[in-house]
Amino acid sequence: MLCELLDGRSYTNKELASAAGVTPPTATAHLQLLQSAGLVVAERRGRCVFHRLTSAEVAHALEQLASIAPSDALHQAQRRKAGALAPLRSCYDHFAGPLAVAMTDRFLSRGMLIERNGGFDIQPDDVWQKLGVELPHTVGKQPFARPCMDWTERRLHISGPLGRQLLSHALDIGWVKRQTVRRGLVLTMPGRVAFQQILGLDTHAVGAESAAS
Amino acid sequence: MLCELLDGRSYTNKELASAAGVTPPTATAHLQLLQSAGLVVAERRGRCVFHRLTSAEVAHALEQLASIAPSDALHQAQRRKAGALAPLRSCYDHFAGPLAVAMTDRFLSRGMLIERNGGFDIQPDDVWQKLGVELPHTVGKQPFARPCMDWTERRLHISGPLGRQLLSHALDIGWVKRQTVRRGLVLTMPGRVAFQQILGLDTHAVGAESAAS
DNA sequence: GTGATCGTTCGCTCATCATCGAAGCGATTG
DNA sequence: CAATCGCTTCGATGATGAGCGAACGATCAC
Repeated sequence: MLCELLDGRSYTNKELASAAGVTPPTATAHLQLLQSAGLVVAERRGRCVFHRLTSAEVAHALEQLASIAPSDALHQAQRRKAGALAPLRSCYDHFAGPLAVAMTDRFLSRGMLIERNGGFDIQPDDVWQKLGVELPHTVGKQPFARPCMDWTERRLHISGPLGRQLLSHALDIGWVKRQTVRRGLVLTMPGRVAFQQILGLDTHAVGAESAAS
Repeated sequence: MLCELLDGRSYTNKELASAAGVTPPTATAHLQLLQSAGLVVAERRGRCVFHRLTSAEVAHALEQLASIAPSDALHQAQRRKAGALAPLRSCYDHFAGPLAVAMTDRFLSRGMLIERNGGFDIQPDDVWQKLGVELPHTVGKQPFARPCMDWTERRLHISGPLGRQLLSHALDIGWVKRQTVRRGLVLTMPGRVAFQQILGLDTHAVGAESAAS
């Protein structure tokens, strides 16, 4: 269930039950456990109850666990999934995978972001607006952009409010679409053009309907 | 048991059994589980068997879990411990806590380390030798210095081979000593002098035999 | 060799908890 | 209002596995 929720979206009891291969009552019991442990939060909308991870910290901890988990038969299915969605995916609420790393590198080399003691300082630039990012008016206590270690790439990419804005804008405007496979994203043609024009990113290897097993 | 092992040291079956409040047979069974899960490794020396965490990755994942764990009664004891050892401690095999963060800042501001894409590039400097650090002769694939997020400070400090060398040298030369309380380190007078002279660090608030509960 | 210490194996017990079917509740649809 | 759908509660069951004491093997001290 937690792996299912790692994409940052909300799922209903029924969806999580079928994902875990159990009946709804069992899923209810388990989700109550997760909720009392503070790992997930539930939100009632109509007759449906949507569950999602509490915070990016929880997602991060899960990723850490996944990175040290042995590859026994139980996790084989999850691993296969993870392999299939390698090139471009979402990590909780922001981009992950090679494209996310490439974007981050580009921001850094252009001076739009500056690395400082494990955080990112954002610099004003009109490119941000093109990417749908609204710069913070006030300098809050929470960092606007935070680094997130990608455990397949072993490189940093952007999480925090900035990462959230980048992904949600890309989804809104249709640059990327959610794949049916969990956590997978597929780059659309407008998205390819946009990333090429705005950032000069070569997206030839990203988001193609992968045939790799 | 895992919390006990977080200081990077090896512990015997008996020690871990008493730390967990169970009998040796139970500890044996549990440690075999942890071993088959790849979390710990066992090493036989004489009639004793020493258990330690498999890697820094495991330690890191545990820290991540601790950072999202709710503070219910079960973990109260651990929390109290964590509170007591705040100023200076070890994280698996390297320094942690405010002093570690201050050291890292000093290395960065002096240009001895350069932050780059989530890693640290080390620069030649004769100060390294004074700190007991042997610079790597070949540029290996594994980064020599890696950042480690301290979940109490929420700042980066140094792990990896560099962090390991810094701590082991400081222990060897008597700059710091292991506290009886787990993971705690206490700064000795020579250590104070050394950090002041070599790095200009003010250590007035660090390592004093804390009276805080 | 003898005794002490440490760890493991064995067999057993007991509590816990995951799981399910059936029934109940609330919301939506017609 | 009636029917449907989704989620939860309830009660019962069954299996898992944590835990212990006792016995055994291995190592060290004298």
